[in-house]
Amino acid sequence: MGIQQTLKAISDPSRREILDLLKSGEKTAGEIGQHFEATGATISHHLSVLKNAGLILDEKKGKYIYYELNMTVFEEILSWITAFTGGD
Amino acid sequence: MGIQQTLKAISDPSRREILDLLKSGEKTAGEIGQHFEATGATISHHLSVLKNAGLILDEKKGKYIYYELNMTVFEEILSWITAFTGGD
DNA sequence: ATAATATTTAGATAGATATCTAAATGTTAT
DNA sequence: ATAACATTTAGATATCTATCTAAATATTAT
Repeated sequence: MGIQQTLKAISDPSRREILDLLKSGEKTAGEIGQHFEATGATISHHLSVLKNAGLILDEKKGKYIYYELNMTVFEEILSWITAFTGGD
Repeated sequence: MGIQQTLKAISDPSRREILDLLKSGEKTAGEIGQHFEATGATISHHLSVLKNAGLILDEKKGKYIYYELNMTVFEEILSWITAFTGGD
């Protein structure tokens, strides 16, 4: 993980859209894919990048894999930025 | 500008290092370049990306061009993140 | 067991980008 | 006006990455 991986991950618009989708709660890879025109393989790749960056967590439930936001890593970005803004 | 350009800009480690350098105050392109092994052309490219993203401002003073942080754009990133974290 | 479904992995390709060298632009000093 | 200095721009190249198709893995249902 680390800030580099995190910022690379959120620098792609499709991945940010995935994160936005997950705001409303956990979703399967398939449900996420339905919101895009890209193939399942492409979505899977993006999910993998987000997961390696620690931005999302996955949980296997039978046939499905559920993805959800991992808030803790957002804190890391937050602290990188507040180092500039001073937190106000 | 826009969040896309901003996040792309800060996803490169050299550019983040430039931003870190500018925390301590405005610096010329040459002064910034001295902190890196890269050529002046490369630094100039990074400065251009940061400038187009609105993260830095430039001011020409005679022979030199001074660069400084533009705090206002950091606020935009901040608000993107707090949309997830809820601001606490 | 076999078929159907969900998701990932492998391998290929096209487009993006970080970097370089060389040349161009603009400013100051001689 | 010419030389020296500061920075950018142009063009080339190598690496990175988003995307695709096809194949593999894993689970559930028949």
